[in-house]
Amino acid sequence: MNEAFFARPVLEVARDLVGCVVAHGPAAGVIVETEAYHETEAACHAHIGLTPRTRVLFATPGTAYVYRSYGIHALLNAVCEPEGVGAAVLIRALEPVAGLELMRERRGREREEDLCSGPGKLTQALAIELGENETSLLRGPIAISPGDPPPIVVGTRIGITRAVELPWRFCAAGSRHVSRPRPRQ
DNA sequence: CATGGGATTGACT
DNA sequence: GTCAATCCCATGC
Repeated sequence: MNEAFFARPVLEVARDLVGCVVAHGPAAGVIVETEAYHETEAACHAHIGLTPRTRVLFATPGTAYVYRSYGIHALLNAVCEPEGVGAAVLIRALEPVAGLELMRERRGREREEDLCSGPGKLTQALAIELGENETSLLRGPIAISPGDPPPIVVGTRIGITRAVELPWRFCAAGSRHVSRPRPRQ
């Protein structure tokens, strides 16, 4: 994946990332769920402007934004749009394709659909931590590569309190690895 | 410097 | 369906 891919409008990138592959070391999965965030709407962290925390959201497209949620979970985002625009795609769920035994150890779960079916789950399964914040998704250690685009179902974003009505969630239709609640088909 | 809230998950009723 | 765990950082005094 190159920088031009991520430099486009965040809604396009969010849709196109479904079907792509995320790899970290020996563990990898196909993206089955994403959400778009943009500085112009209040649910985006960049909405408050440039702070030490949000600085990365305005950085070079293709940069990783990894932050801690609810004091416990690390969430993985891909910074989008041209440098200077605060926008990112939240990677919310994967279909595991490599390193499944490692994922089972890290997650303490056996079932395949429990390994990466949520934004906090997939970072645990891939061992992605806050130290990977601001690293490049073009060069690794976290890498995103192209895949086959599946049929997409669009819905509203999950777990937010502001701008809840925007249909900015993109899921692979019928996938068992999408997080709950599943969107209507 | 103190406080409060959050792009979640899993255990429990 | 309800609820606690737990930490980064923005905000306000």
